Amino acid sequence: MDERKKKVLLAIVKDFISTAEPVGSRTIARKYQLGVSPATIRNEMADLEEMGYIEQPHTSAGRIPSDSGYRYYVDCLMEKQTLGEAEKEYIRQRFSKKMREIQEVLNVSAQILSEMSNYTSLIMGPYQKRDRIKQVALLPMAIDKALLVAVSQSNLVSNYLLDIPPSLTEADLERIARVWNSRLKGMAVAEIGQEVLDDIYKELYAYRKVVQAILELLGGNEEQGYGHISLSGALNIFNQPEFKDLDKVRGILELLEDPEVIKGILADTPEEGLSIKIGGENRVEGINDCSVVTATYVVDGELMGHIGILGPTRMDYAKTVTLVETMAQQLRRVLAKLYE
Amino acid sequence: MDERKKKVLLAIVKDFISTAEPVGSRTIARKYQLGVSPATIRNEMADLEEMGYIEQPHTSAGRIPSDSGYRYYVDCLMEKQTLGEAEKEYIRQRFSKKMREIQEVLNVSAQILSEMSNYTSLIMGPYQKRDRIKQVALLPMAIDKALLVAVSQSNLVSNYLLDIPPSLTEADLERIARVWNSRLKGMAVAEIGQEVLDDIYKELYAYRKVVQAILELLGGNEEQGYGHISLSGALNIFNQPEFKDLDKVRGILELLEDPEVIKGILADTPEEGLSIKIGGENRVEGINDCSVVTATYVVDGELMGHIGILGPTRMDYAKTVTLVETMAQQLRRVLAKLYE
DNA sequence: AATTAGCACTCAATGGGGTTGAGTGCTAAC
DNA sequence: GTTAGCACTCAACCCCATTGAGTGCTAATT
Repeated sequence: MDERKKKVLLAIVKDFISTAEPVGSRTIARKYQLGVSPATIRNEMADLEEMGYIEQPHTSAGRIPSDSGYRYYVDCLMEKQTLGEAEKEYIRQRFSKKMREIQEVLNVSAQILSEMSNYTSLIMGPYQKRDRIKQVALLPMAIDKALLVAVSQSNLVSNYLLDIPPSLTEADLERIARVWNSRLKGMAVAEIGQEVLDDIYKELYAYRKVVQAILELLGGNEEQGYGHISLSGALNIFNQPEFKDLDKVRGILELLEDPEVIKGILADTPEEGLSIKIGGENRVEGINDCSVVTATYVVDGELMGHIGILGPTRMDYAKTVTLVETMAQQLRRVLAKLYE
Repeated sequence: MDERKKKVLLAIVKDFISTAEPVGSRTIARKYQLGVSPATIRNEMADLEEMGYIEQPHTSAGRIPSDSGYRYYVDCLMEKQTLGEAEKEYIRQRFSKKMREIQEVLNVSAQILSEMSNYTSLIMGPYQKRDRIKQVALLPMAIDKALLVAVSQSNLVSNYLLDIPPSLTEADLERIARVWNSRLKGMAVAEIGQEVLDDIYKELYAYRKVVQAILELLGGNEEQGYGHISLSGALNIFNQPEFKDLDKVRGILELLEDPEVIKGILADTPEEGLSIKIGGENRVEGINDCSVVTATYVVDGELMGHIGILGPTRMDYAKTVTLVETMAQQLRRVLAKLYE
């Protein structure tokens, strides 16, 4: 992979990203000054094709990058980009509105992402198990039902209907909540150790079962463990020329309706930080002609959720990566403030 | 409008609804035994066209019903239909799952509607102002913030962050909630009269402002006054041959993303009961080649929300009407049970 | 040995032209 | 009033020639 091959590949990727048309040797020679003739470029392209970085839709067409071509571009050729002042200002302005709950913050973030990228944005979180619980309350609802209200540090309020023994009085409920709050205030469910739990069980021996039920509800079962999902700009796929086919669009939109799929797309990798999945690298079936750029966001050093942008493999990776990184940072900042 | 014209119009509407192809005189003579020749039918069709009930996409094509054609069909020609036993069973089965909150009921209902109709279903409600409030609680959150938790008769739990004077203690909050509950339990916000309010103000004179704030939050401002929206089967428009155009599909899907639009579609008419809007009869711009069948659902004699089905003007009105009516009834039944 | 000009070749896309077939309106006969 | 007959219309389809962008190969040039 000599220097000139890199330049040719870079030219092909860049050109295809911006035009969506297969790019030919003449175009490269003309638009990107490599100082060589189209014939030479053709030779290079033949090599690149053999190496698997580019491919031809049909014999008499130009070349388009393959998944590995994009991968090489992303790993070795892409120049980092920074947001322009206007764009930064736009984000700042969108975040300037006072937001009380994390949910609102995430929804706005998803909107910003999709608007600025022109692709589809996905945000998942916060992970309940890791979200610190500020306060818990138990309200009597019926003779054998209570309402469990939990306020997390992110000001996310969750409600659960709780089955209780009919013998429990309002005072009992209050007592349970009081003890819970005094022992566990500010702890995430994931952090609750057996020790402190035993302590509570001792104090609330008669209500063991109720405490257990609360713990279970707050911990969330695995199915809903990924928290809420914000999705924005799903209809942006209509902008992409590669999705001018009704069935393709439909396929993607149907996938995006399923939270499990979103979860799969965003949490494909367990690692923290930025991740780029190109085309077939995605494990989720049906988005193999899409790329996904994801990142994680963190509060208090705890992984709180994932954000991501889904677009065609022909996406503007440089810009998208910058956007996702910036937004992950912004989220860290805004959420930290929200958490006081 | 003699008997035979009606028969011809009926044949055209029925045929077009099921085939989506313009229907010609020969087809009618063959498929629908009117005992006359195509030529005669052509004459009748010429009349019907003059009367505005049918139109020709182009000279050498058959006829398709116009909006007024559908209107006449719906008003005068359509035979009422009842659901088959299998379909009833399906609904029963879907509703048999235990559901705790109205939200869940409405979501399931929307799914049933869209699945059985193959169109898009919309459900709006419950109207908070009309939903009776079972219980209210105030939890201290910060020095100048409290969490207002309201449980409605439909078991819908709403949370609001409330600004309070820093001087208020936890005991104060409890007292406010206690007084509120004792006076207003089981009342909808819309029902609260000045008299009982004055009563409360007297008792809680020091906390007037807080009580007022609570009232405002619960009443909801006009913007959010329509409650929650459940939407299902939006992607069903991809099934319709008249929407094989990307831009059309996109247009509709974009509209459906806007809750204000949904509100406009569903609450176009103030009347209760069934309503059918055909094509251009819709006041909402952009759905003028769609028809909407809506109905209202009622709990305790109070209008609680709207349900509706959105499909192409070429929709199966007989079936859709039956579905919407049935679902409105079922909702009444299921919700009444939920409300105990 | 690398580069390039030249050339034959491929193939999607475009557009014209003929054919088909479903459907109509009109007229004259029944 | 109904119908058969007929000329006419027009979208849809297929066929085919043309175009043009692009390639690979080869031989000449540097």
